[in-house]
Amino acid sequence: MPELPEVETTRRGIAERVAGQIITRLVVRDGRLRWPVAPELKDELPGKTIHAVNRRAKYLLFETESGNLIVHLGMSGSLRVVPAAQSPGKFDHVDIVLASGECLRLRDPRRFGAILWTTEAPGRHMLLSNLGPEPLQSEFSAEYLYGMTRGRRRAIRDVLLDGHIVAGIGNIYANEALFGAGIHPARPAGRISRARYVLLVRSVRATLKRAIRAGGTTLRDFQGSDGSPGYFQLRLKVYGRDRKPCPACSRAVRVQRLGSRSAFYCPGCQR
DNA sequence: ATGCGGACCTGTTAGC
DNA sequence: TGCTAACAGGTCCGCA
Repeated sequence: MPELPEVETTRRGIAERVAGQIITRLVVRDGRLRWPVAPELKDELPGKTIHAVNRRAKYLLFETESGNLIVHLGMSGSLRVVPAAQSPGKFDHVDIVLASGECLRLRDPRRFGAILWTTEAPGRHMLLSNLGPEPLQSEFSAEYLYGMTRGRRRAIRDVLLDGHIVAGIGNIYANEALFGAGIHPARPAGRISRARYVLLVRSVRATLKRAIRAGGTTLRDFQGSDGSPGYFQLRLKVYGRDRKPCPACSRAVRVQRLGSRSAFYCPGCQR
């Protein structure tokens, strides 16, 4: 579920409320996430102070004095700050209880999320070490994308989804960014010009920034750290809008199976 | 090396 | 109205 804007929305909502807080205990009601929650974490975490909440790709990094807690929300996860005494719902699998009496509560119906601990620099962790650049930073450029895709036949939509090429973009924002750049999602990445990559990089950045400003996209169940939904779904131009009019030319938006996931595009605006 | 499909798991929705 | 199948925001892994 959550792509970069939703994870960033969560980070911003949480950061001030947990920074400087001491972790008093970890409550694991169901540790069967993508990887089982390590039992040692219950002994490891108490007493540590959360100094900052950072983000890399779709990972949240809770920085402490002696390591980082890495949290991924998977497809259906959300993280909220609630009173520790509040009774948990069916899918509220883990609580990180804080000295303030509040806790960070992870809800994750599909259990594709993860909670991991690392004492090395987070960038060196297996899951993070091979990630591509952050799309909102300058390393992600038209020149970079152009260079990465020479000779590649993969669909550009799949390139944008590949976290090893660029981090944090999921299916919603890949589709939206391609619409903004006028590029067909199935177009082979190696057959896109420098000039069009300039448009694409600009569109990726604008799309992500707008989504962050709107608090992310809530299609089904995404909720921010205070339980409120995002509003970017109201601004989606093609994603989820099969057969609805294109906002630019009013031709019907189409959906096509690309790999195992849907690609939405306007047949008039995107080539 | 590249790229594709399968796997993980469960709730919601579309269709018969 | 009820059952079933398809689908969903992610991403690692193994195979061709």
